[in-house]
Amino acid sequence: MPIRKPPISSTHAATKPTQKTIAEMTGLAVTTVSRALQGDEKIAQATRRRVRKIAEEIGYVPDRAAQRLRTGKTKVISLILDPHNEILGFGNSLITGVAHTLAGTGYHLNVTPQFLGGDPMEPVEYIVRNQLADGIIFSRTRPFDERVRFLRERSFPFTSHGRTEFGYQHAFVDYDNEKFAYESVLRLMQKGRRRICIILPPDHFTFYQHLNYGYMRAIRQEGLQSHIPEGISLDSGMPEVFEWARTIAETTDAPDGFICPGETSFLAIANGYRQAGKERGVDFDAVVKSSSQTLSQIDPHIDNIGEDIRQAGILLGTNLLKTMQQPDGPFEQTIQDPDISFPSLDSFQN
Amino acid sequence: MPIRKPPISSTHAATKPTQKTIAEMTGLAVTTVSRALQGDEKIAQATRRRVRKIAEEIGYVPDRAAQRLRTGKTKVISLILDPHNEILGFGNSLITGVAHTLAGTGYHLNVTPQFLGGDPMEPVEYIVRNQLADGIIFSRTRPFDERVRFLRERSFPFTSHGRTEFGYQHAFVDYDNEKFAYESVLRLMQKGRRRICIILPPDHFTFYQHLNYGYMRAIRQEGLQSHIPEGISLDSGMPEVFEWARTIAETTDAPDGFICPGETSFLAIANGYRQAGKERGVDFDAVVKSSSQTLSQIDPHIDNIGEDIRQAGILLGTNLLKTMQQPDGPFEQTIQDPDISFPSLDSFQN
DNA sequence: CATAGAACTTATAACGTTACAAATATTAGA
DNA sequence: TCTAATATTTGTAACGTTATAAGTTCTATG
Repeated sequence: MPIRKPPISSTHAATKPTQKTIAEMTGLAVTTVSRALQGDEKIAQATRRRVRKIAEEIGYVPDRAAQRLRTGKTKVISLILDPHNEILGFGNSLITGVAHTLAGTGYHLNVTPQFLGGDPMEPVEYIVRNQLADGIIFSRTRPFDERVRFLRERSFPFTSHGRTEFGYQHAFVDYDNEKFAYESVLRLMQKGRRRICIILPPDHFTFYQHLNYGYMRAIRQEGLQSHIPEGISLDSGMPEVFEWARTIAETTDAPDGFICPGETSFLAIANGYRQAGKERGVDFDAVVKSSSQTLSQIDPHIDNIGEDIRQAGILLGTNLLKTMQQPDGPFEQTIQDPDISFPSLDSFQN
Repeated sequence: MPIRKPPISSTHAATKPTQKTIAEMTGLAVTTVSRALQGDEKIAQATRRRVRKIAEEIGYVPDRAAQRLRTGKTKVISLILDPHNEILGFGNSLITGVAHTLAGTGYHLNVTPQFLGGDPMEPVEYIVRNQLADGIIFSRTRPFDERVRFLRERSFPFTSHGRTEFGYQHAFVDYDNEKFAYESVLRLMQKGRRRICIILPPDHFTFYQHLNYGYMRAIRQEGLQSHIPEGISLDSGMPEVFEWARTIAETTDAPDGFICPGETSFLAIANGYRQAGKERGVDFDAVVKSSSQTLSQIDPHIDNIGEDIRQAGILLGTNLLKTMQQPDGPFEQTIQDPDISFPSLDSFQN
């Protein structure tokens, strides 16, 4: 009677293969297998190939928990995402960019939510405390950002989206908001607008400063009057902005040009003005900062100045990896130029 | 000369405290400490308290890598988020809901990005392969969803947002899209609309079926003619929808009512019609499905039917936890009712 | 006072990996 | 052929935790 072998191609595979499995199959020691998989030059080329081949065949996947326990490295990069970032694919573009950089490096990307209205320190402390990652990327940076201080004190690698005004250095990627605001004013002037209003972020963010500087520089240079709404910011809810716009639209010196560094503000304002009987392209124009061309494509009156968020993600990833590789090296700092000729949609694909 | 003690409040804390540290401080064995921390009844109440107190004091945090290596449990729930979900805080609401459920359970939430145009199986396989989580939540479910099959075959706990049409059961949370579509038609009719058009998702999603059924049921019942645009779906890019709307607006039998189960479609259509000189509230009306009241608040002509995404997150989390606790128990299945009186914004806070 | 049982604590081993030091095999040179 | 150097492989221990089984101490009872 023939001996019946247990089924091989079972999806209920007996046990997950480990380095030990490979060691037994090859007759090598576990240590050798480990080093072969790491590509250690001290292991014979032939052995390395053999081990890798078998590992591939049996579907070996290193146990991350064990690796982490032994090395202390999580091989994870945490991207902290703020809900304010979520409109029209900001989050996804950023993720895509970072993931693109991380692909093939052995690092996993882990997105950590930052809750609406939550303390920005919370996710950072949580990650550091529980050793959830080897490096952190966060956005919405403040001039004296607590997270920067906290991470620097612990020599925890990070890269921020946005600068700080600390005396010391750290890796960051930022968009040239100063230039964006400056250029926006000029563009609106070219369209004959003179009462140009800018929607600014809450003033505790660094990019508030930059937008403000750029705006004011252009306003003064051109001899205009500044219009900065009080009580309204980029983070205001759309209904709030809508109400404000509707009200102001009916005043005699209502703004006829808007600089919107965010898409939602524009939508709210456009609706508010419209409610008051004012049409875009006729009674007012706007420049919108966006990571996609979407809005400008569905409305010819929208003037879009691009911020390449995917590229920002790539840069954030790159800068962070460099920082982690050479903890004592220089900090990578990159400033993105506002782009008028926006990259084609294809480049947004994964 | 007084002896100078080393600074205590140093952030460069010597070494991370472990159970061993606590064991040494209390004179107990590591095993006892471990079990005390787990709240094992076999450990004297007094001991448990003492251990917990010291753990607290020295800021002990269990090493997740070690726990995971030993127990095989990651204590992580993975939420796979699709970029199509991203408009106006869908993702954040879902995350908030799941996080709310998970708080205090010892489970961490890990958001995994699903790349635009990427294979839906990829993140699932990745998570299972690398043992990145103990349970998975995903959305955009299909009638015969590969992910469902894959996870079921491996008895990997999951809950889907959306139903399948498999013969076997699994945990899910779904929105009653059939009812939404049906009700939407009736509402538009009440406003005197007769040429009612619905924007459907790509037909490989389950909720395509439900929306279609609900829509057709109402259309037939009321003796209307159906308008389902070809080549246009909920996932079409806004510019594409815009162009379509602009074109169709100029035809003689242009739709005068739109059912938009997504906000972007509405924005694109409204702009397209407007470009053709047609005004909402006058020449057409629309019902939008949204997880926030935002759009309806900035435009009185928008009729909003709510989908409580945060609640969906809570339910998804709850159902998943139940599934994990009793692998052989019944599968939790929940269907959310379309809500007209939408929860106040406060409930969206973290 | 002995003893069974309860109450509580502990030693040992293991999860899968890798750093380190040590051992063995191979090769080149004398 | 022997030796020294080089190339390659291996054994041991450890990362921090927990399951198991085995201990110890205490208490109540006859």
